Amino acid sequence: MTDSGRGRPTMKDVAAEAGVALKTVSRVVNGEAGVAPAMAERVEAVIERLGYRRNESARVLRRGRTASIGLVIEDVADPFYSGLNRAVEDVALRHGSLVLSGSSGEDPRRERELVLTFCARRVDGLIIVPAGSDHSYLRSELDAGIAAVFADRPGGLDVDTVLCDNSGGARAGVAHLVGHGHRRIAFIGDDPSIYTAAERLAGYRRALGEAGLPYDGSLVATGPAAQAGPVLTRMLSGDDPPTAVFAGNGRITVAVLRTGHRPALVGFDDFELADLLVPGVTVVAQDPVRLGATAAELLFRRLAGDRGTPERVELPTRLIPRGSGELPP
Amino acid sequence: MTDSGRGRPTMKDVAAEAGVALKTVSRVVNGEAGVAPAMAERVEAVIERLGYRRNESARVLRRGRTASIGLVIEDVADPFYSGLNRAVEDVALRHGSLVLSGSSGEDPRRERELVLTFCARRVDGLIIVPAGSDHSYLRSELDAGIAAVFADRPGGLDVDTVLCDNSGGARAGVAHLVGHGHRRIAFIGDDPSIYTAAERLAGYRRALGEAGLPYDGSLVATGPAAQAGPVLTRMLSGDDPPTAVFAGNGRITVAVLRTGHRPALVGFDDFELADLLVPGVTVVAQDPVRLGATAAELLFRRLAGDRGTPERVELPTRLIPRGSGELPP
DNA sequence: ATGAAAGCGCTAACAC
DNA sequence: GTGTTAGCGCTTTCAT
Repeated sequence: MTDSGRGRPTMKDVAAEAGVALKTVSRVVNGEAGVAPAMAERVEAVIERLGYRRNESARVLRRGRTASIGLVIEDVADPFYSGLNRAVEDVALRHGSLVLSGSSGEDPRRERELVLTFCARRVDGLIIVPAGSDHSYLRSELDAGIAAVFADRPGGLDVDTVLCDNSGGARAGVAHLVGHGHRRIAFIGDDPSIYTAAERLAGYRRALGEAGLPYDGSLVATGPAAQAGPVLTRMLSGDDPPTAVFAGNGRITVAVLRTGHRPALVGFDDFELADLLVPGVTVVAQDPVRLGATAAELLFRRLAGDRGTPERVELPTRLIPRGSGELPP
Repeated sequence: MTDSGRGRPTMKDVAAEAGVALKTVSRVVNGEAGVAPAMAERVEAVIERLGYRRNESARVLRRGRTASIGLVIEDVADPFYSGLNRAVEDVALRHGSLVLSGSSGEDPRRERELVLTFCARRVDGLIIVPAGSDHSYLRSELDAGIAAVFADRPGGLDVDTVLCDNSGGARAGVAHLVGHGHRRIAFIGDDPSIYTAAERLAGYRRALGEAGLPYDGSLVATGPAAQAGPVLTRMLSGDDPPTAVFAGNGRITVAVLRTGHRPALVGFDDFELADLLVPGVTVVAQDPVRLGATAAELLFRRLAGDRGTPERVELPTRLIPRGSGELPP
């Protein structure tokens, strides 16, 4: 070995071993033109023999671009977000970029920490599913030239944003229940401090209004999915109970199913096996893959130099009738 | 602004603006001892005002350690692997490390490419779910001081490895069916070129042997999950059809369920809602979170300097009876 | 076609 | 306590 001491061989080591200048090795490694084939071959042989691998940190330090992007989602283990993650990864791969991903756990402080960590690693851009609404901490990063895209929810900054049609989807879901004769429809959803939850609740109210049905606060419950079961049980044991339930997200839909009660049900978010339950679970489906892919494409367009005004894309949702939403009152 | 030209402010900029030496800024940024409180405060104010953020690439270049690890799994969107991913992330967070993750898609070439990309970024260590069995390309990386752990399957190198008890789990699952009176038990699994699939098939054969049942090749089918449904239908329409099925992985279990046939069924891998189907689906459960956490802990032990001989950990599986495995012949 | 020198932003080692 | 210097491994610029 010709390693200068410990650790990995460097371009310098390769150059010395091959008896050429460091710059020639650099040219070979980067596939730059202007190297005689014989020379290139000799250098490549040494690279192979020494197990040389370019030090990306040094390269980044010099060039300024890292060919990596940061992705902040709520939880990499959640099927919705892991689908989004995969889509982002695929688009990044096509653009020769790597993805750093992290879970914010719906905690704005953790989100901020992750984003700043990514920025310290000089990612070229960020895709963020905002946990909070205050993104002033991002200002200076944007000024420094980092591109950012918000996905799934709007953030507190005017940058490219990709959303799903939450209120429209909820409205369609509730209207579906109305169409099947229901007049007492419960809404069980996330805390409305979360954007998507608030939008879905708004869609619920709108559908009621359009059907000429009164809004009854005793039929509306918001909070963590863990409480959805007990809440439903309580509602059903009251007088004038609901005959149908609109569940504000996938976890709540499952929680409702676990209670064993079988009111008519439409859930926001599709999930695997929804079609295999009896009856099948009618859902309003989002498309996490398209969400991720769209956000990534938008980001790479910025990285390619697009300086147009920030875009706001809204993706449609799709009602999938499977049985549970078609039960009579 | 005192930025030296374009882009982000550097320590030099902060030092100039604060009227101190660069090293003092470095001390403040890194929380090193030996800085007068008043001085630290002044520097921090400038940092805040300029939006200074340490350049991690430069730091890495100088220090040699990146405080990041690479994770190569089959698919970040698969629930099994995304659970593993999350567990790795959590352990890494506790160790102040970041996770680079990528999907190999079961392609050895892509695995190699990902690993080498991670190495070029000088990750401190790697957790790999091997797609192939030839890991000679990793040799030089290990020699260079990068630590590696194989998870879920053994790789072609003697490094720390965390596996699940695949054959024992399959054996227990098949024995369960035998215990409920079945004598004609089909095995539908992945291609045996995949380690876990081969192990599970071995467990199946062992259980048959222990029950004194003959091995019947016409009851065994291996291949992609997409073919599991048609294969089962064919088996069931033959003469002397199986009365029970052991499904070799989660996707195949679901494929079997989708056929509408309802033989007695035990599946390898737990999945959400398995308990809500009718009958509930009896499974042999692995623990992806524990798998990921164990692999990560092993890796960080190495990074902390452990030079002991490579460990091989086998995690237990758990049979969860829910109804489908208890159906009579 | 090849090479020499400068310097990216930071930390380590050593003054003062 | 604070500052100076050297250099991590690479790309850039400019020479030859």
